[in-house]
Amino acid sequence: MEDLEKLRFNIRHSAAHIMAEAVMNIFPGTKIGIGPPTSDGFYYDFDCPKQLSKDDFKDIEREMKKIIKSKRKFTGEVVSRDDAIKRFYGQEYKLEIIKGIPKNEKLTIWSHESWEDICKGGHVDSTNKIKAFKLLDVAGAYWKGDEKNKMLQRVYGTAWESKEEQKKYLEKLELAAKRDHRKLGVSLDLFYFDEFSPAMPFFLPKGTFIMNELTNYMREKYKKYGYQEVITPQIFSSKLWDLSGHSSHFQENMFFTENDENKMGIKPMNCPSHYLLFRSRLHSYKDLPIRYADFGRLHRNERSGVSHGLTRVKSFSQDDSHIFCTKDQIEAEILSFLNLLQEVYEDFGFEKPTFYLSLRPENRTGNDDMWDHSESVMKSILEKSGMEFSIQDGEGAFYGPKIDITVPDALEREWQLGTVQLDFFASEKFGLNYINKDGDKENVVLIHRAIFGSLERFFGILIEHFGGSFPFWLSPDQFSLIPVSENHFEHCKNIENKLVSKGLRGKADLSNDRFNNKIRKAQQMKIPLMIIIGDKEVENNSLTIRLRNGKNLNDIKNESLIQVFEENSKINNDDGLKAVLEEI
RNA sequence: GCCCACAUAGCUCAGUGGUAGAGCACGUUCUUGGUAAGAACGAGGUCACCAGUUCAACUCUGGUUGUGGGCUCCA
Repeated sequence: MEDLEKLRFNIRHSAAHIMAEAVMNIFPGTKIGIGPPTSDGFYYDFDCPKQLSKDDFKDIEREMKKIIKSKRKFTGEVVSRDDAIKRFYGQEYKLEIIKGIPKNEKLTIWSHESWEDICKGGHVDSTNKIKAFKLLDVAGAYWKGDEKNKMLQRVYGTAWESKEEQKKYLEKLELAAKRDHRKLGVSLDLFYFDEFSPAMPFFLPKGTFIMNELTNYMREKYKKYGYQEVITPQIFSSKLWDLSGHSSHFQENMFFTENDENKMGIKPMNCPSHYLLFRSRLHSYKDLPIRYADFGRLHRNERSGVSHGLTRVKSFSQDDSHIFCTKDQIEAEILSFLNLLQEVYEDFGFEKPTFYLSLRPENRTGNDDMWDHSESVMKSILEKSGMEFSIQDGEGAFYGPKIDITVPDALEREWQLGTVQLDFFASEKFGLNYINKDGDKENVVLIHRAIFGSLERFFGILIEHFGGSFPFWLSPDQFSLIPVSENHFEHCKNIENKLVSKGLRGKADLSNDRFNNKIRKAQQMKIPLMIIIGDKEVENNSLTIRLRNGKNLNDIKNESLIQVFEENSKINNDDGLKAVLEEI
């Protein structure tokens, strides 16, 4: 397995070199940036006199094929700095890379006879080991990833050890695209976007149902874990944002409005309003920890070009909560939170979230002692919880270290959902304190935390995770009653009334479509239960149920079905549902 | 914000310098049917918006807005 991974790495790395040669051959004067392998392919950055487009891919691919077929050997050599500078004369980006390599490190150049690159190595021995490749996309990318630098043209491609593997990969991409929540959002009538309110989702009744169900689900968890829900305003005087630091740090991401002479800011986060709530009353150490939860709507004026379906929007809500506690309570609070978080992710079937511990950034508040302490607290908590995590240096919030949890979407783009952040800054700034045992005022420790992150984003990821086939309890329509002929309309209507009166969601399909088409429509809407009613069912007072996976359950009694639903309001998947129904 | 691409009916998409088409969906009628599309007819579009070129622009040019793929930033 490791060998295969290495082979693929080498193939893709080599393909990047070959693509760079091809581009330079076709478009003389091209300057090259960097060209690494990625998890499924490779890219190379070019400063090319021609504006590249997908129309150029054919030519580039043809040139690459020529190079691959000529079976050129990859070889590496250690070179002196002067030699390297000479050999990359005119290639300003390469020269910058050479300059950036520490003096005590060896410089290596890898060549495949007709072309060479400054490169650490990791190649196939001959170009013809690349059995399949395809260029996929071209996009802009800043040199060295810095937006102050020139924008280069990045060409993306994929490469494989066999044609079959590449075909499988391309098919996987197609399947993933079908699960894209933006497509399913339209076809399942969940939400839509309108030019009149860019990047702010409108939820249709079905989408609204699911959003509310998610909120209710979280409210139940909150009861169990001792959170108290609060409601706070939408718009605040700019003075609050000056105090919180948002005016200086977050202003370009905020919406503002005027009221008479007063400048008002629409909240992009709940934190400051929770601080105000907390300090509006006197607190004893006996009251702590206090956990305020808030599903309030937030607005962030994102830079254009960053919005993305439901996963990056300008108007959203969070399962946001702020925990006010003492220093001694930090560990227990965070452990309890991580416990809750895993419970939630398990309920939704997210088996492989990734945990990141983000440590002190360059721009930060507080002294090093405080950071040393809080970082080691976070680390030991993670270690205690037994979770695997990776460390991201410099990615922490300016007020404290944090743990971020990400989950991938259908196209394997990682999205951050949950987060837990320690904050030693807010309590000082806002005077958030409590009366300790000695009767003295002491600052609280503040913990910011969320599990879904944004409900909108979570919903989007969830749509893709389930491919639109929501678990029974989350399905906006749980059943569709399908009469075999018009003779069964009446009977269907009766059963619909019974099921609906028991709190189930769905209706009888009394349209004048044919039976087959009714099944097709229910199937397309991914309704969990298609209940078929014909002569047989009317006669036996029973139901035939078709599940959306195509499986059939015969001769189910009406009354027992209703009873089963009542006893199993949360059935998480089709298999569980089937098992339950089969017991009838 | 930056680079590139795209914008035609509710949805998915054809299309041409001489003011528009298909399939699905929708409506009406016919059809009385057993597990993913029965049939006929009908309704529908300032071809995103604003300018320019032209006798004539949905089509060419420029701008604006929005969307998509990335970069940067972030829940």
